[in-house]
Amino acid sequence: MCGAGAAVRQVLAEYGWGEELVSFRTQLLSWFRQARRELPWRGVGNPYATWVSEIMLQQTQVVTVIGYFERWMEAFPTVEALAAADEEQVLELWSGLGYYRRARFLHRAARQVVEEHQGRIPSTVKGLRELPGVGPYTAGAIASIAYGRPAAIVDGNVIRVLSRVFELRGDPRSTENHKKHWALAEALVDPVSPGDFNEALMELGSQVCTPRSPACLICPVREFCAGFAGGEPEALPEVTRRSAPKPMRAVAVVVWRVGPEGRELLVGPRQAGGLLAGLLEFPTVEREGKRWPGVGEVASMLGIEGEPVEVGELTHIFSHRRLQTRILSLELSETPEWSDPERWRWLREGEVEGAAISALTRKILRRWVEAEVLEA
DNA sequence: CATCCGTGGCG
DNA sequence: TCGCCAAGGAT
Repeated sequence: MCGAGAAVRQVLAEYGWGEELVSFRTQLLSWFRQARRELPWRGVGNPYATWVSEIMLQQTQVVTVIGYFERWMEAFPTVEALAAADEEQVLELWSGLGYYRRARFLHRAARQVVEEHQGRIPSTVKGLRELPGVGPYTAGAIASIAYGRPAAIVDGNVIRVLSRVFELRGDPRSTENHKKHWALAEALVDPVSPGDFNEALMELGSQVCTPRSPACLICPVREFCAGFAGGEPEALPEVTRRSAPKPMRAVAVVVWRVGPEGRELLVGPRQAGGLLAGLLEFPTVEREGKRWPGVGEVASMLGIEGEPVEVGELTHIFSHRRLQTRILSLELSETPEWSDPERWRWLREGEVEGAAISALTRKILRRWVEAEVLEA
């Protein structure tokens, strides 16, 4: 036998597994082949499509991704098309999906693939890892799903399934458990159908072995599950609580004017590097903590004067910030001398929804539209 | 290694 | 209302 086979048996032997491996693979695969959902990126035989879907699926649920994926593939059907696009167009397609750095990295990586690999997406984990935005999970996913390579994956679903099957205790993100999960995933992955096996593991985690109330009664691998045998599978994995989002306050001013084709709104790009970097937003002053910025700060930032009208207030939760925003409306009758003219530009009201904006800016826009409709 | 980075849904 | 979570990666 080969050395890899021996290493696999040794990893699993530590958990008392011998002949279980073959049955586990068979039962999981046979369950998946009848339970798998039809998804737009499944079975298309297109590594670029697999890659795009995997980036979109990072920390994002399948149902959310479907629409974004279809619009994306319509706009950028090939890696060459993506490489030729400009960044604002890319962000428009990503608008609302979150974690916008993913879109920039994907765009940058597409250009890298075209320039350095003649448009061919790498097929090995090592090659894939060279691409920005492709980490250990995504490299394994693309290599196995798109190219049939026997690469392992560990994502949130796999961590949950393996924590239960092997009754792994302690914080799954600790270095020790992280290594255990990867070693197990590598030992388990089916060498004949690695892509299906990996998708099956994730599908099981999302559809059966769910966080709160796992459906153990219909689980195809229940007989192998130490967590089920122990009686409290829902107590695994032992995740530590995340810290509460820190408070932030902001004042946003929807500055508008009436142009030849109707109302126009002032927008500009956010600062590079931080939260919602590079996305378009209404003129905003924000700060950490619970103290409100003064309205005067926004006016002085823009270099304009006027009497803004209070439109409303809303709360937006980011992954680690809880932002409360006061929304003001300010109509300009004539274009002033901007303090920073390069930064701002006018968009027709109907163009803003389709621009490269965040969900927060979309909320502000809708609140402002409601208020202006009521006033008119 | 801890923190940063979005969003929407669910109990 | 709130915490949790979802096909993570970069720094």
